[in-house]
Amino acid sequence: MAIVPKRNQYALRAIFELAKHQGKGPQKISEIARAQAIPLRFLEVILGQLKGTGWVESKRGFYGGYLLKCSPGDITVGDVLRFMQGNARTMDCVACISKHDCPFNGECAFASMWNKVNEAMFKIYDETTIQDLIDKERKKAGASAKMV
Amino acid sequence: MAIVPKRNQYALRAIFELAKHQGKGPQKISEIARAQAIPLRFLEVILGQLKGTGWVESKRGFYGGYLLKCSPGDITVGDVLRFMQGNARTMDCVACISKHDCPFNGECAFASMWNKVNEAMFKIYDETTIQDLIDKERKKAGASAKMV
DNA sequence: AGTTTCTTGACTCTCATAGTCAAGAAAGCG
DNA sequence: CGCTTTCTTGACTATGAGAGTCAAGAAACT
Repeated sequence: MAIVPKRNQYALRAIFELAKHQGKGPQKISEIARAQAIPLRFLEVILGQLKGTGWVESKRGFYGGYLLKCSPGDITVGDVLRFMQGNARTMDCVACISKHDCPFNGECAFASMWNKVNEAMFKIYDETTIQDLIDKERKKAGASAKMV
Repeated sequence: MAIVPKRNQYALRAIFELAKHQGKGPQKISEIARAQAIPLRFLEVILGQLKGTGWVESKRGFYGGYLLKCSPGDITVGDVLRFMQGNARTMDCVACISKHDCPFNGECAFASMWNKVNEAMFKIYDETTIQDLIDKERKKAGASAKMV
């Protein structure tokens, strides 16, 4: 249960990767795909969607690729997931379990619990910026560097 | 995202319904299905699985049906969801996003966030007993009764 | 002109979830 | 006992979303 679709995970990873590369010019799709273990063709689709957010910019040609336009501290995981969600064909996640999924139209005994769960999840998502994730990775890398 | 499968929702509703009926003898599958808007044939399957938990008992024959064997205060939503999860063929929810789903084997920057989310969800699930849900419904029913 | 890259959108594949069905066994009733 | 009602079992089908693929074309740079 509570599965985050791969597409959404990939979107997060792609932005994460772009964030780490920020300041070094455009990064090719193929590079991102390799670094984050994302199927290339699938990533093309996802990055195309992400352009709609304005967080991301593309450049064609030899030195082309993708760029992150804004600061990693300004994008939260929640932002990305919400966008990807709105982008999916099924809008059945208004309240984790949607009202139109509930035969009692949200009036059932479970509704408030599902809402609480959804809120708890997004509290975490909204508290976590892409920058936080980078910091976390740096710390881990530092820890294992000690052992070398 | 973060969708709880119908099967799991149905299992919760079925137990909830049995809990409300406790003390009034066995309750027929067809009754439960009607009361909770669950497809009859599908509910048969789910109740069959739930028998494996010991929370639920069945009686055949004319006055047959299903019974809740234990107190609604002793079963949490978390218990039910965990059972239904283990029952599914795909065990890809060890940490919301499973390690074997993560190309970095759980060592990626996202791992701790997924874990936090999973914990936050189950904190709520584990805090909520079936009895709590009944109480919640009673309160709601009381509130609307005032208007009549 | 010629690479190299992104762009677009349609296309296929796969599989979990959802839901169905039918024949049979237990339990009680008359 | 014979009849009805109910659960029981397990195999079966359907559907849709998610995952992934592909190819022809357009921009950008050398």
